[in-house]
Amino acid sequence: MSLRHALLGLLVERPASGYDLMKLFDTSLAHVWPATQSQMYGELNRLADAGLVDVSAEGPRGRKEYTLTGRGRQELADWLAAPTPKQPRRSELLLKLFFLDLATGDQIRAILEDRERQAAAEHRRLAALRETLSGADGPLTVNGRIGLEYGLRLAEMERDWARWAVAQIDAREEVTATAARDS
Amino acid sequence: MSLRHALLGLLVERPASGYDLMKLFDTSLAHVWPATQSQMYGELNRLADAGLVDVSAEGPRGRKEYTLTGRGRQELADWLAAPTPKQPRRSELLLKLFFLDLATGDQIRAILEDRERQAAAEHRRLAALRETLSGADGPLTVNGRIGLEYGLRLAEMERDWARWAVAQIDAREEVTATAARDS
DNA sequence: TGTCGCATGTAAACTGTTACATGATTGG
DNA sequence: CCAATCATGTAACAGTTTACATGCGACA
Repeated sequence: MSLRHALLGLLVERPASGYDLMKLFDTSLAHVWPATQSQMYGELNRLADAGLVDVSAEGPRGRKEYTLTGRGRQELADWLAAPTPKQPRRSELLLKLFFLDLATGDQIRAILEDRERQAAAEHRRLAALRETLSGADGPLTVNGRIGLEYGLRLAEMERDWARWAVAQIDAREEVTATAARDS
Repeated sequence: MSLRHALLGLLVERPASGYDLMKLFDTSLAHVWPATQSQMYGELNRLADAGLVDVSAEGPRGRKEYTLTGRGRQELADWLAAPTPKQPRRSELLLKLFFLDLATGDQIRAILEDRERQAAAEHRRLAALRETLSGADGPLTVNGRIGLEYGLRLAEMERDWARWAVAQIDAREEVTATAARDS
């Protein structure tokens, strides 16, 4: 139930409305914990019911501003201190690759090269982001850089792995072709 | 809806019962697409309703053996050929790290070192598995190795990243301590 | 006056997890 | 005959996605 903690975390800085939080998400947390609008409004109401946030103000258009309560702050601290359970990773890519002898070499190459492209693009995107941040300073940037570095290393690893895998497929195909020729 | 495709994929080799598939999962696919017993029995019934598998035999203890149909095979081929959508990755670890200025240095170190240990253990586990497989041959092993390599590289990357991140935290803390002493 | 952005919500469908329930068969 | 294994299922709950629904306020 980490959406809850993501929202509490964002409210530490300053009070905000659901709409504000939604936009904050899109420009910050979306990469590590995507969430939809529906989900957030629902969770904020549950958070208010549970007393972890207060509706501190109501503005025009039914705007409700939420403020973190002491109990909310405590909940957040507890969550940070608790061990992080390793979550199961489901990967449709690896699942497909598991059945890769059902596909043609070209199909497999297409799958892998697609991932290589995606990973390379992601790497470029994050590298650019790092440049943008390199000027700014302060604690938030240090934190941000650690997450960013994870993304960069992951993208790099996926890119290299996909290249390596394509080479493996090519090599296997060459062996098969040679065997066929010699028979 | 990839559990469906995982089951179809396993049925390519040979007909099997839900129970068989469950055990096959545990020893093969569980790492890339975990699923529970509940889920599998439900999905198999849905698969049969949809005509993608047939109940080809009924054995003792209510055992039902499922066989892939032509339509099932087609569905699997379509899935393999379709582009793999990049799935959003939620990472509780990175979410915590995003709020890392709310925690003490020791807490952060604990989080990161925990991950480092997990990643290192995973790496050792997979390296041992690779040794086991290195004797065997055949198409399945080649496929398996590609997925395995992904896991190895990921574990390695996470281990190194966690070490790097701890060093970053240490460095930051040293700066803070020095500043405090000098003030 | 119309459109864009602000602002919140509900409902349905799907996926996944946990726990419980039940019983047959095999092998020692 | 007892335990382990085979074998299938249901129910409740939690989390996510998609689509729909509604209306105010600012500004050109």
